[in-house]
Amino acid sequence: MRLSRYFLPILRETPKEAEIVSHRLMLRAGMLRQETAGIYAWLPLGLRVLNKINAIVREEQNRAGAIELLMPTIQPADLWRESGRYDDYGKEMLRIKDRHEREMLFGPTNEEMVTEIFRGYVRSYKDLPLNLYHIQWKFRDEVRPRFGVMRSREFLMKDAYSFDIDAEGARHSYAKMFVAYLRTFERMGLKAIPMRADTGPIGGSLSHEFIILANTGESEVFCHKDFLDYEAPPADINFDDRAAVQDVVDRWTARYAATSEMHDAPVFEALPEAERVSARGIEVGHIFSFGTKYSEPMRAVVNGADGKEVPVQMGSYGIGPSRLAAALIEANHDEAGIIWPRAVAPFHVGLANLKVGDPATDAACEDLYARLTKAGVEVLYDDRDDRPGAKFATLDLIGLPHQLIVGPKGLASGEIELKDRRTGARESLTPDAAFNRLVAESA
RNA sequence: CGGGGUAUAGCGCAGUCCGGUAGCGCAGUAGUUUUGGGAACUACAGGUCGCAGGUUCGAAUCCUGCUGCCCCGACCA
Repeated sequence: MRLSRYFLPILRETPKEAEIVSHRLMLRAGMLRQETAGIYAWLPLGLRVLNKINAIVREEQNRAGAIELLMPTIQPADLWRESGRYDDYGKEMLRIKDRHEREMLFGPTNEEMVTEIFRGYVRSYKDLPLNLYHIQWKFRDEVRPRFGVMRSREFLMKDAYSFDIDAEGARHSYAKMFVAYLRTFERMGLKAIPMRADTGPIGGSLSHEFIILANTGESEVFCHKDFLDYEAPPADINFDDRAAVQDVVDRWTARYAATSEMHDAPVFEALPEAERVSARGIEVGHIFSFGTKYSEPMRAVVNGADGKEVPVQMGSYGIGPSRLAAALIEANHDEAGIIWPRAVAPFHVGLANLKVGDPATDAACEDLYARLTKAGVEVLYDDRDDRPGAKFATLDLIGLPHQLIVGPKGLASGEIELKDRRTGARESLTPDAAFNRLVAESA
């Protein structure tokens, strides 16, 4: 992408409404625009990040056997009356009426709807297990939205719903999502720790929140330090192998880890002090197993092998990609701006032409831009007639992992500069060497 | 929902106490000189001073009501 033809509205000063670093940087880097309290437009750079996050989430959901569909944002109130949640959900649910005065709502979650879809088609235990998910906008009318997209009213959520014939199957479905979540967050370069959690209005008995540690996190968390060294399971784990999948869950739940709501201070303090970690965290995922809470009242039943009709065992599994975008920045930034982990970076490389109009630099940049793009490396080419300092500042701010700096000085001796955004390390090398390096890394 | 703050050009702000017809920096446009860490100069353009009502010869400024947004707290993916 040529910056001269892109839409990247960088702000030099921070809008005063932004308090926390991710919100400030997202506004300054031209990723977001607030339209009203808790509701944001995603500008092109922000959307690229969101799409990268979604792609990883999707790959790992698919790998774990979940199947993608897409449910609507607007739902009929009657569906929620069946589960009893229409009244329970309270003011957080945005209620609307259509032209026929029918009561509708903007979905804050989709248990009712997915259960309605399920019961319309599935009759036999032979069709189970089943896990359906979608990535769709949700609306929860928060009393006090804040921190940009970290706590917005409209937000993107990946929500998966599992259906099983019995409790043992449901446990396996839960374990599969547990493993998929560990992998998903690790691929984004985040250390997410599963913590026993309260089930809230979703209900159920078994629940874990996935928390990443960050100073600006909203919740206070406590865990064993061993978690910091745990590694996520490999991509080739066999999700159908119940024992293998359960082993991962057992390992990751053996040590103490809890949010403040579930914190058991005496147990935690019984640990040697050197093994305790108390920190702040950001919740980036939440999984629930809630049995027949919805299937029973909504009559989502199947025939078992014994010919008897039973309500299905369900679970739901959520990740907030829009919140993740902010959480990633909270975990990856410095004074100059964002530092994207490669997997979610909006572009891989920023190519800075330090002297637009100079035949040698123009030619070198055009050549690199064309070759890298053709090789599948995502390049943002700053071809604007601007001063070098401004270009450096912009590239640092938007945080692409690599900066390729092409100027007349270096070119005079046949070299350009490759800068690593995270370490700040710069290296002079030939354009061909830089090309090979970047292509090798994206392979 | 309780408490606090704030609203003036795209962004950041001054002007409000003490009423006299709106200003600064950045960004924008044109030109000149510049060009390896957010350039300089000159010129230009950009405002129903959040909204409604009131007081006054005259309101960004005083009064009344309303609204938006932000922060702290309680609550939540």
